[in-house]
Amino acid sequence: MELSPTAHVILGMLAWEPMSGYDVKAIVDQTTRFFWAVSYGQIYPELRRLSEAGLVEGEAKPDTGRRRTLYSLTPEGRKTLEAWLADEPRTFETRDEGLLKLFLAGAAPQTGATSLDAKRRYHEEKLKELRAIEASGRPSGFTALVLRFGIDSSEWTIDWCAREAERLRERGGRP
Amino acid sequence: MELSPTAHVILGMLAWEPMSGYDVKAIVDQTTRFFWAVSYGQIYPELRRLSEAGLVEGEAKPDTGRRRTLYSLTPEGRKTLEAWLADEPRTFETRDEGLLKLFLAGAAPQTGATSLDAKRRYHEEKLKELRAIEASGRPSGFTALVLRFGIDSSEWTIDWCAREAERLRERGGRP
DNA sequence: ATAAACATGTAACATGTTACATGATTAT
DNA sequence: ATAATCATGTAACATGTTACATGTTTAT
Repeated sequence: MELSPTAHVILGMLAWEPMSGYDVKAIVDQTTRFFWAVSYGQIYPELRRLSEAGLVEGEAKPDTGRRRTLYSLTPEGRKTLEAWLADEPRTFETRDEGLLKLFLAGAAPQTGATSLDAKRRYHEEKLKELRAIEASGRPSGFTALVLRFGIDSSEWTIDWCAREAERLRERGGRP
Repeated sequence: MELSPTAHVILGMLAWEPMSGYDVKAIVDQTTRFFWAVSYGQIYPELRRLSEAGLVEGEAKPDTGRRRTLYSLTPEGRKTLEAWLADEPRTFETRDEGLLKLFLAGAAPQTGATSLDAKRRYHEEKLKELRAIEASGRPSGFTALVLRFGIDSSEWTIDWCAREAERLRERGGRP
């Protein structure tokens, strides 16, 4: 059975500590969503599949009155996770509509600089969010390193966009 | 009718000059695929839809014996393209399995540095391709600017990965 | 009271990839 | 000859999002 990277996100988080599907989603939204988003529509069916495959184990653990299933990694699940970690990454994809508009800006040259501005602003917003996560003081170890990548690369991108937008405007908007 | 960014890729390239679906695919594979990939399975159905919507016009133009349809932008299509260019970009998505492995490396710490290495090598390969495109001398204007972004950001990423992999190894592989 | 957060789940939809089928022309 | 390229197209599959349904508990 071939497991998607998304399945491994779940295994990886369960390796930290047992948690519910709801918990996985909350962590994803604070962390991996910047480079690997996951929705409820994937998490719950995937937990069921992983459970049927014996890689995770669910235990009903109603904290209070509401129902709640805590999942944890089985030894099989841990082996699977470790093998995936040691394996070459396969997927690297980007969908950047701002870059696309810049690329096609020849049909309306004055939009080039504004697309660059929009891209810069987007990364400024993202940077703000990442700094807030950093300031919360929670990340450490590898998760902090990846957060560093997010912050450093956002800063680099903001600078690049600002610089090139300025150069573009100096030339009257034409590259 | 809501048009996807992928539909606008087609409009944008037809704004340069009339071309076939095959031509669009060839250009995408040399250029936008790094930030917006498009497959035949999207191009041909999309050309039909755009044609039915009156945004493009196809003309049978068998160059030689083989059948070939040259599409060109209608005035409606050009207006649509320009409106899209002036509008705020909406989509920015990344799927980076290497970063994901680094993020989850705590379960097998020695894999952290090798995931960083793999990410660096991936961007080195990409950089080589981008430099080859640049050396071909074809890109100019906005397309050259976007190519510059690809080259500059790849170089930055390669440096970041190399630096952090080294720092990681200095500490025995633990961040 | 009631809004927000906790918690699980599914169905409809949108998007995109891969592999295949078909056939002509050009380069080796 | 035959491989590569030109050229169009579709069907099956994979992946992922959104909106909705349902119900509990905690905070205001």
